[in-house]
Amino acid sequence: MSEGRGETYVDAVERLQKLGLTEYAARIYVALLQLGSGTAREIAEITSVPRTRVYDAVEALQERGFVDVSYASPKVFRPVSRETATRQFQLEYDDTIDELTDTLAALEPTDTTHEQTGVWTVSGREAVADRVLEFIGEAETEVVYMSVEQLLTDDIIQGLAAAADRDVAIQLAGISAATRREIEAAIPEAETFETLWEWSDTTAGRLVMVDRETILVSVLTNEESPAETAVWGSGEHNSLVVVLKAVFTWRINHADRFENE
Amino acid sequence: MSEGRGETYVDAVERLQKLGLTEYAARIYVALLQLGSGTAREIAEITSVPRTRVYDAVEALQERGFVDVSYASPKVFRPVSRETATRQFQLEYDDTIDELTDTLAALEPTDTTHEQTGVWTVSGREAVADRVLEFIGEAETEVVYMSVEQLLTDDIIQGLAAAADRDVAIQLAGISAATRREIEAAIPEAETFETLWEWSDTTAGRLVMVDRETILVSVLTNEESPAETAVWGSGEHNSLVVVLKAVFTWRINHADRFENE
DNA sequence: GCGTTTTGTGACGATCCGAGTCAACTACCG
DNA sequence: CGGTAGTTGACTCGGATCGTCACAAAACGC
Repeated sequence: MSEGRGETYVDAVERLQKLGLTEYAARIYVALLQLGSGTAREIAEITSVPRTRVYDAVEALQERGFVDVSYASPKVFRPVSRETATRQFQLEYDDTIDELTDTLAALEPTDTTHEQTGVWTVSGREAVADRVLEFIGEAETEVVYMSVEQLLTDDIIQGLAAAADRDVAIQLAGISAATRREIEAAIPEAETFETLWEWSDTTAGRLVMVDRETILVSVLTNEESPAETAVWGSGEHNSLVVVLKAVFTWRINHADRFENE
Repeated sequence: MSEGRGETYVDAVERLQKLGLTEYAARIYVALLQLGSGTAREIAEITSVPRTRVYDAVEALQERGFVDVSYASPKVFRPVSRETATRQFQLEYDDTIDELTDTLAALEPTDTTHEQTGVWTVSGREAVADRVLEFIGEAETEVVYMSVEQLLTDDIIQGLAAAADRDVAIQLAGISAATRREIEAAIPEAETFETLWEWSDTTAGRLVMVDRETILVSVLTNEESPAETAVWGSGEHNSLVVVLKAVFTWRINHADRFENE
């Protein structure tokens, strides 16, 4: 007999652990769902949790409201319904996140302007996208965006569209003729370029300039798992901005642009 | 100088820890929110995290997308906005809870009928209320509910009202004349009794009987923090049900009932 | 320049918690 | 009375986090 308890069993256990249950507790709860109810010995056999530890684990589950206990001899354990369990977690985390929002908001606010001197590094596709959206959201006059298509996600397009509605000039580069059509539908005001320049496909990421005073450049690092790493800077005299703006601006002025029909 | 960093600081740190950050990481992120940005030394002074450990902790934060780093000397760290951080958590937990719902649903379903032999124990006000609602939700012909008023919460009333709509007979006891009015408004079909008997106020909890085959009794244990503990049983021949049904039924038949006007 | 301070990195022991094992105590049954 | 099963508590182990230190590299003051 292999250890195999089926994909779903393992998945369920892992997810329950992510939500804060211990491994034993998670294994036992899932096993109980399948059993309907069971004694310590039955549980131990199925979950291969040491029988003598079933009691502690189940006690923890009971305290969190996931298991009922029948004080017979032997004790019998019964799980609450799946719906109850998930609702439990839902409530729990909604609460803590709400609390967190409140307490963080109550902290002394710092001025949000990033007239920073340094060059900042962000890693992780999500984190980079966040930063890009943040910048686009604060744009007042102009956004220049160039990236491989794979990074031109829906939320970016949405952000750009919102900016366009605020009368921010949008300049998009690196777009293939195919997707250009779609973009023009979503953001008719946008001006699209084929590409500002050819960058090596292997590490191509994005290049974003906002109001000519905030610039972000990213590459797709290829060490095993593909991740995105970006640097960004902000401010009239920020060194990264000064250097890249020069190149960037020159390119824009000399780029082949599509003519909107 | 006291260690005091203000209530909110401590609260925020605790909540971030609940959501999976280490203590160091949490302290540092909050401190950075207040600072706007800061070096390892500044952070160490404020948070009293050992300076040499700020680097590891911040690296972890960076990997999860909560902090940007400026690779100058000294390094400078910058937190993402509160909104970004909370959204991060929100997404994360919404995902895992969705996944959990799916995998739990995919598990072999067990018959939900609890024609059980044992007497089950539930502890915790929330858990008890859940069980009560579950039973009421499954009621087909009759629900008898008696409790101290403090335990007759809105969701219970709602559940009873829903049952009444399904043509389940509702019998409510232990209701003061005052709240009886409200109940009659919410559940006009309900029959209300003053009380089935006087129980000692100190430990009074609830008493629920559904379809004369599932019974739950609870007491409010008073060891320091007030908690609710209940036992329940189900099934025609369940011992708890057999015993209590006799008493219960007799009382109902002889109780002083209010006359609906 | 040159010595001092600051900054960054790595390593180390202490502590805590959960995982896993074991011995002992209790209750039931023949 | 002995055997079996149920239950509890104590113990070791391993990993993660906390807290401290030593040391090299870089920055700074004079």
